[in-house]
Amino acid sequence: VSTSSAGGGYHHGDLRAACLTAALGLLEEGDQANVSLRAVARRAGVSPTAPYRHYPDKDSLLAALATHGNEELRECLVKADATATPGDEFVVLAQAYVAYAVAHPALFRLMFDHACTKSNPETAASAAAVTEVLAARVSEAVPPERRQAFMIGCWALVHGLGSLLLNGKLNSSSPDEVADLTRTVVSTMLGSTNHAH
Amino acid sequence: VSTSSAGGGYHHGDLRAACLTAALGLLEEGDQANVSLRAVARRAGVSPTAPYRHYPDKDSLLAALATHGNEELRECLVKADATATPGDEFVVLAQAYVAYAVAHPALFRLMFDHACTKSNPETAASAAAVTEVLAARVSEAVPPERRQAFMIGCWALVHGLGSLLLNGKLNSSSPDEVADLTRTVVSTMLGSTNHAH
DNA sequence: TGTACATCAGTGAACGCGCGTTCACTGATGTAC
DNA sequence: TGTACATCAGTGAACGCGCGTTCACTGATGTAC
Repeated sequence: VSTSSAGGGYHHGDLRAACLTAALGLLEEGDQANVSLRAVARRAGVSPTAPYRHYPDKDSLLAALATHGNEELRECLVKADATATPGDEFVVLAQAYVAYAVAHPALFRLMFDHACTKSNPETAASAAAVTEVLAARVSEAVPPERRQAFMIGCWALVHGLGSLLLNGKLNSSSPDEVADLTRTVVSTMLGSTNHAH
Repeated sequence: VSTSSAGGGYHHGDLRAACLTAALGLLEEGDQANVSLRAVARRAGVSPTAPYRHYPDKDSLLAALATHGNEELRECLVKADATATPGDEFVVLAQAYVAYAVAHPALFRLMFDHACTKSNPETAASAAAVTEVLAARVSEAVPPERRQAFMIGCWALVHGLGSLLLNGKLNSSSPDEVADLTRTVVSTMLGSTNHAH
């Protein structure tokens, strides 16, 4: 029962990873409805039923996709966090979060919307790991009694900003505009005092 | 070319409205994938193609659904706004917005996610009318140079809070818990000074 | 080093499904005279 | 008041589609001896 999906050169290469790649491509090109097991197989150059050797059903593939997205988003946040300068942390984290949402709209929706996301434990764990990056900074900056509310508020703010942007509810097209808007909005909402201490 | 959909008693009643009602029911019971023209017709007790007498295609039905939701949400906001006491406005508006999202998850997603929402002018107008309720309060409370950022921030905050809640990312089940959480989070994020003047 | 065999990744035909949409129709309503 | 007719809401058969999933299979890989 090996769970390794990397490396290899099986029969026809690493089909498990190829399915993920194919599904990500379909997701970036359209929406979630664009991702069918048959389309994934087609794009991976394989028969319609080959993916069943690696995923028990369609929801498993989607869950794997969401897990991948959560891990990628977490990495973005960690990287951004590492480059933050004092006083900058929340803006930088927010920019990373929003940038990811805008760059991968369909995947972002899948990560947060889809039912399989909640039922799959691995996916749920990867989702929890995302918020921990933010929670760590909040713990540093906010006194214990306000931590929970502040944490949820920050998350809601960036999540909402990302959602509104990727659904075209705000006028910001380029990544730079998105980053500027995020900085302005987050600064305004958090105030100059940053709610710290 | 009468656009009236109310009143009546046609051949078999007001099928236009019946389709909307049926579609809303399907939406509340499941997700957007649950709404097919055929299912709508079935639930309205009518042949599979009867809805085509009232909607040129499926997207038109969905757009009408989204328009309905936007109008309903706007009414909730206006009503909440009218009951607000001084200093309370943003919390009360936020509670109304979040409560609507949580009460109508699938419709809320449709209103903000779906592509037909943007291409249909009537739907787009009804969506714009929603934010105007919030914008009016922001204009009263915030100096001009911070209005836009504050407006977007508030919207993102409540939209994000609603999204996270309806996707089960936060632990709040009952309407009361949702209202309390919303109050706490919004108060924390806006601070005690309310950013006014 | 060479043969026999188990494993299991990938195949391809087939299933039943519900979908959106078209088309020619039917039959009730309401108007013109 | 009564008949002829236009309108048009609703019908039902039919289309072609892609889907998720099953099943018995095939054929390459890798191990045991």
